[in-house]
Amino acid sequence: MKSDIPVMSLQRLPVYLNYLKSSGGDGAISSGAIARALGMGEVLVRKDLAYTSAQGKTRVGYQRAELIAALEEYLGCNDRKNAVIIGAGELGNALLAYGGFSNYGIEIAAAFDISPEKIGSEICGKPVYDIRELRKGVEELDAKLAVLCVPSDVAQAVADGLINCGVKKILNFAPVLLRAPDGVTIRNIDVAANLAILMSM
Amino acid sequence: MKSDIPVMSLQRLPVYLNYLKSSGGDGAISSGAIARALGMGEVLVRKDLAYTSAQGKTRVGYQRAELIAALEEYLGCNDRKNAVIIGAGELGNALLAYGGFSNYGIEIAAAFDISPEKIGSEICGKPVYDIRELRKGVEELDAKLAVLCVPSDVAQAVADGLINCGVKKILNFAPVLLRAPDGVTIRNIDVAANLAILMSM
DNA sequence: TAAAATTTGATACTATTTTAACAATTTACC
DNA sequence: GGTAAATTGTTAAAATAGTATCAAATTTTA
Repeated sequence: MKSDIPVMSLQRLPVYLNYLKSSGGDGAISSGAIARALGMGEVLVRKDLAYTSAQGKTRVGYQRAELIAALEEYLGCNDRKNAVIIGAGELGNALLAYGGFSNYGIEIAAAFDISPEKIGSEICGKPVYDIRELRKGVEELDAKLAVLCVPSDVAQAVADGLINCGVKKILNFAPVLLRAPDGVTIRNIDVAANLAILMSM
Repeated sequence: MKSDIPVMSLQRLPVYLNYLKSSGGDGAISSGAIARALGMGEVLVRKDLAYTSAQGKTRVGYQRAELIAALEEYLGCNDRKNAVIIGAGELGNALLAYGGFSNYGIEIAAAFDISPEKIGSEICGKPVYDIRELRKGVEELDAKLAVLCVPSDVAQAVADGLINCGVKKILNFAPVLLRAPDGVTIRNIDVAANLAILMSM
């Protein structure tokens, strides 16, 4: 989408946003102050922020409210979009229970599962649908995002199904590398690998 | 620990390991084959693998079994170490239920929580202890890793407690930037931010 | 009013990461 | 046995990411 920004910079934007929202205060804040608080270089902060519509004022800094608005606009927090959770296991449940997605304009609209006991139920107020009705659900909800919380051995098949239904962006928690055609973006979170990496650092 | 390897390379090692373990087959595999399967450059694969003790043979490639062993050794999969989950909420439960940590030699030994209903119970066979007895638990278990699954507003305080108990490596799921002294490594996973980033890609 | 201090944004520079090129070596094949 | 093909590991180049420098601008202070 915003293909001109380096991924590294894009990944830092939510960090700035979190910091600004949590640190509170009003008025202006300088790139130097942000950099110090986050333990990074101030030029890097300015460069990252320059990708958004944020504009700093010489000798003053950035207006906090404007900066937050610029970051939220860049990250699409104002455009409401639906996401679906695939796999209503423990992890799926945790994500259905988590309220933090709305900060980014993301609404977890429903979950899909294959288990008869779960299909038709509600988890945290979100309906659980039959995965065999994925197409119908995705189309009705106009889901742009899917979060894959299924076991590794079916992850590729389920991903294929999602892609077949027109989903272009998939966040995958299964520790397998998913193949996808051009135009489909897959992002992986491997929690166990993250722990192992942390241990090796 | 292995401070000579670029973080980017370190992060790819589990990807290679996953691929090798899941793709099966025996005999040898070349860096080119790995690169093609994973959609990356073959020289990068060789360089990454060179950080481990793996050695390829000219005109043959790497012995799969040896390569897996080298990756596992580098990632410390053979050294058993205990990890603790802090916060037995939905996410904590999901991690307690997940069996994939053992692939990296990591044993989720216990959870800690503040809720009286949870304290003393077992989740997936793992005990839930009182967070006020964190020190005792961490010392008895010799926990080297902690996974922080607590709400954002208490994350820093809980992290401070962990650090105070001697924990040096923390995987943090709360969307806040934790401050920690030198010698303590913190790694963050912000699921909502990941979805937002994915949406902006 | 003028000077000093501070902060942005741009440019230049440095470091890191990735890719390309290639010599060395080993296997397969004739 | 000799030649061709394939693959590693190394060295060089390119691309990317991050840092330092600095002019311009604006606010504060004298």
